[in-house]
Amino acid sequence: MSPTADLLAAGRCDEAFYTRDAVTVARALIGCALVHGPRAGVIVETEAYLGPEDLASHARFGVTARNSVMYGRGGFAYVYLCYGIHEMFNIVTGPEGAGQAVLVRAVAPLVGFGAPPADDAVGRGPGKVTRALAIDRRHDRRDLLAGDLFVAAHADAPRIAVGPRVGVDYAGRWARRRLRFWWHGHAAVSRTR
DNA sequence: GCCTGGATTATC
DNA sequence: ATAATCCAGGCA
Repeated sequence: MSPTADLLAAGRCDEAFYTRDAVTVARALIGCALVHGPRAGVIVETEAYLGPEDLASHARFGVTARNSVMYGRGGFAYVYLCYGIHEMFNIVTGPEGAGQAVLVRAVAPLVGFGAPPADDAVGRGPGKVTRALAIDRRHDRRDLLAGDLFVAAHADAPRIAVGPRVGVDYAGRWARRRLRFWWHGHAAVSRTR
């Protein structure tokens, strides 16, 4: 039997979870539940964005109107529109001023999906995460420590695979850093390497 | 103000 | 391989 959203709420991650560095949080998130209201998915893929020096990160511009939440304390959502089409869900990490975040790139259906998970052979990636969980820019800057959008402990730490982040080839040497993490062998991961 | 180019995805 | 679609950030 699958857990209910109420049950998951009991395991809500706290401030100490999010105020660690982005790599630690990105790894720790794999296997956790991402809950939004009646729906939840198991996080199976993440990417760490390290701060202003990370040329693949929105934080590279310094504090701007869009990204300022990244420079706050960990535990808040950063949601933005990419390519004019897709909403990207990120979780701010680290202490105030760090400018770090973790992008959630893939979840596997857990609760609140009426039909059995539609054939997910196609349609992968971070844009699908927000679609599946009905997350959009209205959730930008939402506090994950309170309210109906949060992360909760769920599965024991699975075997984690590591590789370069996706779609950041413009970032030079930062594009080659192995800052993408995924549940090894999980079918819902957007790509295997 | 104008211009460039995306932390993407579905389809050709 | 490429269209879709829009807005942030840089520069004038």
